[in-house]
This record gives sequence, C-alpha cells and structure tokens, in this order.
Amino acid sequence: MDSFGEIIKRFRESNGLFLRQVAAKMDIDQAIISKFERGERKPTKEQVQKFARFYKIEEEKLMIAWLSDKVAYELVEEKNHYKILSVAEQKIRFLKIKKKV
Amino acid sequence: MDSFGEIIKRFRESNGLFLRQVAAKMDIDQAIISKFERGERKPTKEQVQKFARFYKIEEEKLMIAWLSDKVAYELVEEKNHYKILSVAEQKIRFLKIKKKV
DNA sequence: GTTTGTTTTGACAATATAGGTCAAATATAG
DNA sequence: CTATATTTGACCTATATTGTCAAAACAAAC
Repeated sequence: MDSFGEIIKRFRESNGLFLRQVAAKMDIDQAIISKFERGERKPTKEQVQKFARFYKIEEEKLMIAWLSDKVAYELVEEKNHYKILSVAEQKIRFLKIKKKV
Repeated sequence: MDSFGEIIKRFRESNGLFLRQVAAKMDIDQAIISKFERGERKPTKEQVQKFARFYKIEEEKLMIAWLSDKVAYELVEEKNHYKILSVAEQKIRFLKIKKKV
C-alpha cells in the first residue's frame, strides 16, 4: 500500500543516490523530486514511466501506486467513499465493455 | 449506477422543463447544462449542490454519481483498475484515520 | 561555530486543463 | 416553411497544475 513517493524514495536510497544525482540523470529539478518523494506534488504519467525505467521498477506497480494516490487524494475529504468506489468500479466495467464493441 | 447527467436529465424531463427554463432559473448557460446531461462536461461541486437543491434530489446521491463518474473517467483507459481501486480504498481508510488523530 | 553537502521550502512563471459564453447548426413538431 | 428545443463548436477566461530558481533549513565533520 505504498505511495508513489515512498517507493521512489526507497529505491533512491537503496541505490545510494542523492536527489542531486537523480535530478541530473533524469533531467528533472531536484526540488520537484523532493516534493514527489514526500507526496507534496503529483508527477505526470510520463514522469511515472520515467521513474520506472530509471529505477527499473515494474511500470504497472508504480502506475498502480500513482493512480491509487490520485484517487485517494480526490476522495479522502468526501463522505461515502466506499460507495463511490464501488459505483466507479461498475461504471468502469461498463465503459470498458462498451468501448470494445 | 446512473451518471450525474442521466440523473439530472431524468429529473428535468419528469418535471416537464426545457433546458432554457432550467438555465434561466439556475443561472447557468443552457449549453452547459446540455453538456452536463450528456456527460460532455463535468460540473463543479457547487453546481452539483445547486442541482440537488433545484431538483430536490438528495445531495449525497448526486454527489456519489458525480464523484464516481470522475473516478471512472480517470481510470477507464488504465489497466488494473480493480487493483487501483482497492489500493485507493485502503489508502483512503488510512488517511481518514490519520486525520482524526 | 563554521564549512561542506544535502534536502526542503516558497515565491514566482509557465503551461495545461476546465469551465463559461455565444452564435450557428441541427433536430423535432406543427 | 416556421417555430421551438437541443446540440455543437469556436473562442475566451479562470483555475489548477507543473516547472524554475534561489534561499532556508538541516546534518555531519571538523
């Protein structure tokens, strides 16, 4: 249940890298990476993919963390979050079927 | 499992109102309401509340439809949507507990 | 306590996304 | 064809998100 930020921070540290180094190699401002790691800012989808490649993390895994962060952030202040999620699930299933036809 | 748009359209029609009339009373451009009804645009939270009051729909019900639309729209193109939703659910639960402390 | 190296913060700019307005186009009914 | 209702699309504005940079804060070493 890790957040995107926790994951990329863990990988950075286990590789013994400084923000400065990651920033240079990935060509992303280090202030932003610092904010990603602490969940203060959300990366774009392209950045998520870039991090997956950089740290050799399975892209799907990182994507799940990132998207679930977004959904959680969007609903945490709302009532009935469980209901909202289950209705959303039904709608997604319906939409996915519809598109294939 | 209705979308926000389907709900407000149903209420408008069952009240025998034209878009023009709703638009005038609610002070929202009728083109926008037309787009809401067909899901082409998403209303703001304030507008959702306004529609709930206008049609005397239970606000929670409309809010659930609106938020689940947003989540569904956000995830429909993604893989692993079920996994994403279940991780999001855990994260929300965790965050809600954390806030109360 | 000052030097050196790292991370965090915050103000501001740039960009992207969402929402609003309006008039014209397209139904639909008579 | 006329009249009324809805939809579409182009354009504009507002808001939210992301990027940049320099300074502040933190930490370890000495």
